Amino acid sequence: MCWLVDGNFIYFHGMNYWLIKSEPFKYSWEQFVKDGQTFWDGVRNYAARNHLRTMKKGDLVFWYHSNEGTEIVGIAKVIKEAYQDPTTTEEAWVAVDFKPHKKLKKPVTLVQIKADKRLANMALVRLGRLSVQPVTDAEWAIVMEMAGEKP
DNA sequence: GCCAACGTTGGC
DNA sequence: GCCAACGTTGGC
Repeated sequence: MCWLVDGNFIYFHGMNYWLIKSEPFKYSWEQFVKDGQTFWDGVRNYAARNHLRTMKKGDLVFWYHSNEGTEIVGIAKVIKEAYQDPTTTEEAWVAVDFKPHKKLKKPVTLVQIKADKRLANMALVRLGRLSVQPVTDAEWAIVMEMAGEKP
């Protein structure tokens, strides 16, 4: 999120960035592309849930393969904001819908991310177990650069 | 398959 | 409200 202050004007700019983890052997990027869209459900962790709730339509989300691959492979886009998780009747939990936005030219590995001092504070490094996490504008730009993507 | 990190649960 | 025990995630 970014608030721009310009003279007498304060206006809201742009979108939030996120990262979600998917175990490719359960649900891979390739399968996601094949499906055309997916709903992200089954999250049972409050921190992750709070991030899902904050997501807005149009936000971009790094798709990270955990366990196997351990790399960011693509970008998803939020197409439906948080709603009751259909896999439970407990009201605490939500689901969010994504569609594939684009595959990264070059996947960015966890090893590369850990090796870059500028990314030392990234949640992916600091909070290893968090499955839905925010990505700052700066972190997003650095990862995109590593992926060989134009800003 | 091991284990560190961390979230959750439950006894007190 | 503390903290030990336990379960889960995820890197290696």
